[in-house]
Amino acid sequence: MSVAPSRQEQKERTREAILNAALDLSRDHGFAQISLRQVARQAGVVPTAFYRHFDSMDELGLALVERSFLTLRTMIREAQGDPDVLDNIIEASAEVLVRVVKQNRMHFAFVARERASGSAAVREAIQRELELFISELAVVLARLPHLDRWSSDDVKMASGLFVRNMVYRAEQVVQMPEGRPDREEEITRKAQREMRLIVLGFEKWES
Amino acid sequence: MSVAPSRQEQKERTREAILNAALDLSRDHGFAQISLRQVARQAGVVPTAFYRHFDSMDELGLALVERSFLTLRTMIREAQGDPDVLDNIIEASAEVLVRVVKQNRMHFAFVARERASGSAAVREAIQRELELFISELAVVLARLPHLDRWSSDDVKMASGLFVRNMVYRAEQVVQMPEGRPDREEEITRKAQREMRLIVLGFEKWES
DNA sequence: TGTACATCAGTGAACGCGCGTTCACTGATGTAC
DNA sequence: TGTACATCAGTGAACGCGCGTTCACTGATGTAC
Repeated sequence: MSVAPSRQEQKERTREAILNAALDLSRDHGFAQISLRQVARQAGVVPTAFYRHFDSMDELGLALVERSFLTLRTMIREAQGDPDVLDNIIEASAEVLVRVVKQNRMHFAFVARERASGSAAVREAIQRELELFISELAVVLARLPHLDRWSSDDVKMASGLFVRNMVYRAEQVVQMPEGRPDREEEITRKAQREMRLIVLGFEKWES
Repeated sequence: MSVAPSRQEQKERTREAILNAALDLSRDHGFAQISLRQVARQAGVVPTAFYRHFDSMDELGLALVERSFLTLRTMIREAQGDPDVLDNIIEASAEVLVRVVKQNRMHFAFVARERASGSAAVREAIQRELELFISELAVVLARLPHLDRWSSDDVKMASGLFVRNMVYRAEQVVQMPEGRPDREEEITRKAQREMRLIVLGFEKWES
C-alpha cells in the first residue's frame, strides 16, 4: 500500500509538471507564444493553480533558463574530468556535445530558441549564463598546448568561438528528425572539421 | 499642385507601411508575438485592410524575410566588387559588416531574431536564404590565397564559419545602444580578431 | 491514539479585453464610349 | 471633353474565442494538545 505524498512533495511534483509542460509546449512555437492556460492544461491543473508556483510566465521562463543551464554545466564538468578531452579536444568534445545534446534535447532547444527572441528578461538571463559558460570553458582551454601562453582575453575569444559553434550545432541536433543516425554522424563530422580548423588557428596565433 | 497618386501607387505605399510597421513592432517582442491588429494600427489602416495585401501574418513574415535578404545580397555584391576585400579580407569585411548592419539594423535584427524562433515557415525561409548566402560568400572566398586549392566542401565550411560569426556580431550590433562608438569599435575589433584566428587556420588546413 | 483547528495547493465561476476573420459597404480611381 | 459604369483599396460593425487575473471556496494534509 502506497503512502500519500506529503504536501511539500506534491507541490514539488506539480511545479515539475508545469516546468515540463512549458518546455514541451515551447518546442513547436517558442516559449513567448505559449499561454499560461495552455501550460496549466498540459500540466493537468487549473489555470489559477499556476500562481501557487510562479508569479507570471516570465518567472517560469527564468526558472527554465536556470534548469537548462544546470545541464550545460554538468556537461562541462564532465569534460573537465575526462582526460581524453585534453588529449584530443576535437573528437572528444564533438562526441560529448552530440551525446549530451541528444539526451537533453529540449533544454538545448529552449536555450537556442529563446537566446535571440524570448522576452527581454529571458533573453538577458540566457546571455548572462552563456557568458558564464564561456568563462568556464576558457578555464579548460587554458590548459591546452599553444593556449597556455595566451592572454586571458585571447583564451576567452577562443572559448567564445567554440561555444558559438556548439550552440549552432546544438540547434541542428535539436532540429534533427529522430532516428537518423546518418544525419547525426554528418553533424558530428562537420562540427569536428570546424573545430579542427579553429584549433589550427590556435597553433599560429600570436596575441 | 500635387497629382493624386494612382490606385496602384497608393496600394504599394500601404503595403510598404504594413511591412515597416511589422518590422518596427517586431523589434521589441519578436514577429511571432505581434498581432495583425497591432500591425494595421501602426500602419494607419483598419484591420480588414490588411487582407488586401497579405493572406495572413505568416505571409507577411515571408515577405519580410525576402526584403531583409535583399539587403544581405547587396552587401555581398559590394564586397565582391571591392578589391580591398580580397587584399585584406579581415579588416575590410569587418568594416563592411558593421557599416551595413548599422544601416539596416532592423532587417538584420529581424533575421537574427526569427532565425531560431519565428513561425516554422519563417524559420525555414531564413535557413534557406542563409544557406544561399553561405554559398555566395564561398564563391568570394574561393579566390583567396590558400583557399583556392581547397575542395568546395571545405570552402563552404569556411564560409559557414564566417557567416555564423557575422550573424552573431550582427546580433550584437543590433542590440548595441545608439551613439556608443566605443562599443561599436570593440565589436569590430573582436570580430576582426576572431576572423584573423580563423584565417590562420585556413593557412594550415589540409582537406 | 483521538480530537479540534490551521494551513494551503488546487478549484471553478466570473470579468473584461484584444484577437482573427466575416461581411456588406463606400467612394475615389480607372475605363469605355 | 463629358457621361455612365466598373473596379477595388480601405471601412466599420459584428462574431465567437482564448486570454490573464480576481475571488471566494474546498478538502486533504499538517499540527497542537
